[in-house]
Amino acid sequence: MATATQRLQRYLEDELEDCRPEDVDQRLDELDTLEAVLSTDRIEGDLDVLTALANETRYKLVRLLVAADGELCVCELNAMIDASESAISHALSDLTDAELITCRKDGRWRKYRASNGAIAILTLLDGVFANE
Amino acid sequence: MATATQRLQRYLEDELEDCRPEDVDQRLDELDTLEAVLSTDRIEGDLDVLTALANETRYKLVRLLVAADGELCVCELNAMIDASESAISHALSDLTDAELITCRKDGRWRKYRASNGAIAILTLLDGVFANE
DNA sequence: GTATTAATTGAAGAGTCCTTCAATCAAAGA
DNA sequence: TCTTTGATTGAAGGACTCTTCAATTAATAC
Repeated sequence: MATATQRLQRYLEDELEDCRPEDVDQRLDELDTLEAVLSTDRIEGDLDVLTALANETRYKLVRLLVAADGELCVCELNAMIDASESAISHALSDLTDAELITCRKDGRWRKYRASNGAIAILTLLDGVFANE
Repeated sequence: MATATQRLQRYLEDELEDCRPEDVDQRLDELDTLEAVLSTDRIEGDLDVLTALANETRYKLVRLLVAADGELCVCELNAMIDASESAISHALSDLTDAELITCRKDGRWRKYRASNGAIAILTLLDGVFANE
């Protein structure tokens, strides 16, 4: 099997018409620049947010809190989502870690609210993937 | 243990000052309306997209294709991402299923491109969660 | 035709994740 | 203080996911 680099070299020679060695070098430089996009630590944060939302229970919790446009008590969320108290509590904890929701204590009740980031993402998903 | 409904009832009576039975009923109606948000099948589509992006290999592929602002050959992606040919191919397949990228055959090369939805989501993530 | 090459596919094991169960914490009331 | 209640937490097992390996497909070259 050819190595990835050899294959890439062949591809570039194949692709660049009237191909000079400099052309290949230039494209390799471009790919280096592109690869730099992956080096930021923003990736980790994005993956945390995406992973937190990529679960039915957690997604539904955020969806409800966004739709509520304000605080909801855990007992209200429990009444609307078909999952155990414990499962919902774990889910709320994960979402809080990902900064998609915030928590406020009020006596013996706990009230959650969607963060601006959560609102933005769900709104975008509604808009972009509405016709599928 | 109290049932979820009993707890909710107590919460509403506790929460609504000067509470009349009608007030509780009204809030229960509001929650019913809210719960309807979860009944759409948009949820399934959103979860597909989120699940597809919630993986390092797949996220990086999309990130590169968005940054490239055009087509990239599989061999170019292989050169930039530290994963096996097979792993990348599986990842590209999953992303295509989720409509986050599209594929075009060109001789024996295959070229992928980010969809508008993918561009929108990554752009949003950049903007909303930039300062974390 | 056969060989080579770019890339995909299916199966399987290792690893991860999610729910459940039990125990616990924290606030309010008796 | 002791009890009740709302909610969280940790451990554990079953379900799911991701990568790898081997085989295969599709296109070009010989």
